[in-house]
Amino acid sequence: MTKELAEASARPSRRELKSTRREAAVVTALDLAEREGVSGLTMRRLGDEMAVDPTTLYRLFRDKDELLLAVYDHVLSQNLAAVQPVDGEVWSDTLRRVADQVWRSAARYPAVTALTFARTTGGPAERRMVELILTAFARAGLSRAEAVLYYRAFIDAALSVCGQSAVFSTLDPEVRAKDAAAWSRIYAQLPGEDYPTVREHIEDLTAIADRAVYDAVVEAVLAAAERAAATS
Amino acid sequence: MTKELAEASARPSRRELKSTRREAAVVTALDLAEREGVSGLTMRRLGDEMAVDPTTLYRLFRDKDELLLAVYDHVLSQNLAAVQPVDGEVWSDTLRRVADQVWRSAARYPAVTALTFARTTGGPAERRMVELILTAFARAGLSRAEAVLYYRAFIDAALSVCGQSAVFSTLDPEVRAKDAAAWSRIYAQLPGEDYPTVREHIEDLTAIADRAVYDAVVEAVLAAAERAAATS
DNA sequence: ACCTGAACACCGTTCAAGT
DNA sequence: ACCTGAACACCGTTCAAGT
Repeated sequence: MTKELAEASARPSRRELKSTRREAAVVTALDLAEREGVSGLTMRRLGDEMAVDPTTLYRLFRDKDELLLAVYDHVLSQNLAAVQPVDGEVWSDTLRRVADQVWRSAARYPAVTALTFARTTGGPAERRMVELILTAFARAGLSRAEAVLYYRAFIDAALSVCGQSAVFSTLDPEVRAKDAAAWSRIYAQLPGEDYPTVREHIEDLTAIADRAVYDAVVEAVLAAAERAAATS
Repeated sequence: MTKELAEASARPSRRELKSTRREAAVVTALDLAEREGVSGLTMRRLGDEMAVDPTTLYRLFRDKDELLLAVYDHVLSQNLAAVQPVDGEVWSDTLRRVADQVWRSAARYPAVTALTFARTTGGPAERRMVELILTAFARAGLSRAEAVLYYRAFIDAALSVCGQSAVFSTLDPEVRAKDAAAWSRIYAQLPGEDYPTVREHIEDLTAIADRAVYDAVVEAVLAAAERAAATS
């Protein structure tokens, strides 16, 4: 790869070379994490995967956390590309597309989502995304303080709920199965005298889809913003 | 401790002894995790703390995950005790007290919250809590499917947002400081031409409190449930 | 100038050996 | 019947030594 680059353009600078190798490490790390799970993403295995000594990676990234944030920013840039604003679109529809993309991204990259959903990168993709979402709320006709409040309610709720799903889906298979089985194994067997309401709702409790719950949360926040805009 | 117990009641059975020692391990583990952070809770250090060989803990718990769930259920039982229903209380006020308790618990036990917020224990405290919350939504006058939908929206949003805060607050201090500084260091410096909306809202963005965001999400879900009840 | 490999200080977990 | 300690197969990270 170094060779092709050198032929394509003028001799790449040291900085360009380093950033190319960083990008390669980021792509490999993302693939490794999603293929092998959260515990499969280790510096040693990433080194193996790239046919390089693990300690060489410390020349590219200060530590594993910096690598992780770089992977997260890579994912965010994909998300940003997928939600480019549409001319004349209603503000809330823009946000619905954002929420949908956050969900898709978490479903596609559960391991990296689980590792990073509570983080702030401050990177270029994240900055553009903040501007895009905040602009949508500003278009709704909210005051500055309200726009910020609902922006945060929206993005915190979306990232958190998707993060929770991602954390759950990256548990060890047996552990995940045990947790998931609690609803059919434990809750479905609870005596009606002690747990009358669970008993009455057990069919819906076991049938409901995570995506429907996520949509309900997102719509609740959008509706709250809409009402705030109407009364201000 | 074994001695006192033996004196207090008739000789405790093997099972009682084991459950007493489990409870002691759970309390020590909770204390250790919150004192030393997520990475401080290891079987070796818990063994040290209890003056017992680490491998002895494997007689009390199948593995570290089972210990963790036991600690989580211990926390849940405290939460349950703190939100006992009040006679004649409006359904939404019960849920506000639950949401407040979830927040307090996450603030008090961030490490354990970060480790368990996406889990289902199926334990006694969790079952009572499910019944309590679901009953509140049923009292709102929702259909069965709606009650379940908003029950899930409420508890998923509450646990997720508190979990996100907990994960963030258990990061290494330097890493946390770096993430937190992004708002003042990066976002406050963005040029107004490229990021006009961030620029316009930067004061509110840096000033807003996490608790206000959490309350906005909770109130949005409660209002959505209220409207659904009114139209059904 | 860059990479390697040994080493350090840890993990969770198993199991033969002790009392 | 219970506990211990050695051991296994790992981690992230540092740093002297090589090329």
